[in-house]
Amino acid sequence: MARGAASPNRIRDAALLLFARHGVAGTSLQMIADELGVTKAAVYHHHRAKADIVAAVLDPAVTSMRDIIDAATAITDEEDAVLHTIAGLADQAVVNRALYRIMLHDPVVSAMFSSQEPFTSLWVRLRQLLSGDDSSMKRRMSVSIFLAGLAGPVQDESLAKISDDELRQGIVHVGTRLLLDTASR
Amino acid sequence: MARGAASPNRIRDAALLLFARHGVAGTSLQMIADELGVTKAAVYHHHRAKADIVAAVLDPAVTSMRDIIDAATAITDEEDAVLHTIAGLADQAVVNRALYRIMLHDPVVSAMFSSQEPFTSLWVRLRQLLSGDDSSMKRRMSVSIFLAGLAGPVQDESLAKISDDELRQGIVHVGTRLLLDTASR
DNA sequence: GTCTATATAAAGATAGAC
DNA sequence: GTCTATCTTTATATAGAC
Repeated sequence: MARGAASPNRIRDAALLLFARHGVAGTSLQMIADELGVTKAAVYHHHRAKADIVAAVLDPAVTSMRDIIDAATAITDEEDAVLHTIAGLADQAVVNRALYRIMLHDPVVSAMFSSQEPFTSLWVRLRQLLSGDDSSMKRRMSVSIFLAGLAGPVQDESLAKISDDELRQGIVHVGTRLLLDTASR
Repeated sequence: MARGAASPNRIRDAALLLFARHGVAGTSLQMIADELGVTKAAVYHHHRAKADIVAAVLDPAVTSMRDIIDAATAITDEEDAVLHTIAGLADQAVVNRALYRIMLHDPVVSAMFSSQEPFTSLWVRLRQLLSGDDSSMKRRMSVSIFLAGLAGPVQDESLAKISDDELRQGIVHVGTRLLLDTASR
């Protein structure tokens, strides 16, 4: 790796890769610096703390999720809104596989999502959207399993080489069966 | 916490609790010792390394999963085998919520499951069982989403107080819809 | 913008007394 | 079976030279 490589963008990319592979808590600043071929101090020049790097890595996911939720909220037909949400999540999971992996699968990130704004609000809105008008326990469990399940295909080694189209279609297929098929409600 | 509390069982229980809350990498031996009211050295008397504690915590999950898989493998009717597997996973997830949470949601444990025996074999057999005779990409994705999705209800704060029965029934409901309903295959 | 060097704290792990 | 004390390594983070 060439020297002079610690731009904010490259730090974010390297951190994303390592977070996905070793988890946030299992990734040190030294590992990030080594991945870029620079020293820890060079990394600190761009981010004043590790939490800053985590936030920078997560930022695109938050933005895209807010976009999905905002667009779906504007849809009046409830089933259309659910379908749009599922499709949006599928699109984003395809584009940002590693990011979705850490977002859905890392204890540090999970703790942030369940305790810190703006993550908490996003998650609440997302669950509400996917629940539609059905607040039954069974429905809430389906939503919970679907959302957690998104981590599966972007994590399984056995599915690592799945194509973008297959990944997207698989997610939409499962989401539709779980949250839209009228026979199930 | 009383002194003299570092029996292997109590260490395992304390570690399980902390692993579920902070992740394996985010839990130090000091935290485990503090939880029990003893020193790190007392913990080391029972487990020669942190990896030993992780293995001890995971052991019941491995045992129960092997039992589920062995029993299901002995069932000749394929749909019955899938149903038995789903029901077995649901039963175990209910009884061992925290354990299933770390098993399905921790990067350290995930790395073990995808690289170390006997975890690797168990996981392969489980996926095969749930796939039945269908090796299509869509089926493999459904299996993957269902298995990862098990982490949802045992992790969501919003579902923390769900009853055992509701949890079990919800998992079986989703598993059945995803992996058994003939209309979907 | 990156470096060397360092401060400080905490990690995993061990030795040996009680 | 638990303790105090210690070792070694690594972590996050900072200071200051180039």
